[in-house]
Amino acid sequence: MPELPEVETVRRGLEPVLVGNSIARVEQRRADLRFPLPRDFARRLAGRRIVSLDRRAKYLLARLDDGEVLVMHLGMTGRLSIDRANGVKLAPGTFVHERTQAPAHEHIVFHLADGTAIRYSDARRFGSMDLIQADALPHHALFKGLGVEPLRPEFTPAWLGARLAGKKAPIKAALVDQRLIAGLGNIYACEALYRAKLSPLRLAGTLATKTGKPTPRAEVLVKGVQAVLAEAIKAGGSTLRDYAGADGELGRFQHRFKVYGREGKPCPRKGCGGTVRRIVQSGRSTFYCPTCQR
DNA sequence: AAGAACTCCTGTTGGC
DNA sequence: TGCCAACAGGAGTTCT
Repeated sequence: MPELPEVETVRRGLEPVLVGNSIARVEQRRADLRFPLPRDFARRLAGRRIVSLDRRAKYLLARLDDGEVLVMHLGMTGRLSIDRANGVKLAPGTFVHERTQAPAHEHIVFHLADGTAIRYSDARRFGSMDLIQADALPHHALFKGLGVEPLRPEFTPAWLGARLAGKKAPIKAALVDQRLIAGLGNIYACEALYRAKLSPLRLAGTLATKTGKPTPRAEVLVKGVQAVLAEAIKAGGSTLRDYAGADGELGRFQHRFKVYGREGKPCPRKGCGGTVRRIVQSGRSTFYCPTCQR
């Protein structure tokens, strides 16, 4: 499911509900997601107050008042939704009871002190959660190898050029490599390359000189990545099938895809006249226009 | 060492 | 309508 814009949209939806609130109780319905959940997961979370909710790459980081961080990754189909009617008194005489029958893929429920529930469901179970000491986070295996945040000022043509110099992998593969750029996935990599008029097949090293100086094309690509991510966040992400924001609202950016999922359709670029093509790179679909992307 | 293939898992879709 | 293969937003592990 979620690439950077979707995770950021979920973060923004959850932040006002979580931060300052406390976790009263956690329902944990299985021992693992993609990986085993940490030992005593529910017990360690009970009673903790959430200090902040951040995002790094495609991870959500809930900092807790005991110095631990709840690290969450949504994988492909992970979804966090806010249930405001969870066992809360709505009006005098009304009371909504907790569900007795859990939906098939709802694996974890965080019951907050104010009665709200945050429900985690994940059909494919490629998501993960862990509890990590805050001061150990930067050295943790999940984080120490992560690349630059593409919406931070550190992501510049110079930075990109230095990292791509000499690379033989296709630029598409480099863009989705989390060790280089943290948070880009298949959709936005395709869309960014389209904006930059760059072929996904082009070798990454051709965007820099041997010494790592960025070429003008690298500059355009940085702009393309930044623009597509910023616009997608503004549109609340992209919904293909599973994704929804924390409040349940669907993304809108899928209506603005230029190439992703548009095989056989005409290239939307004025005067191009090409046809969008689908190829497979490293086992993933890549969509691009062979006429204007060189 | 880098790059690509394989793997985890379930649900949906499209072709016959 | 049914059946089956292909494919899906990720990424760690294993190959070459």
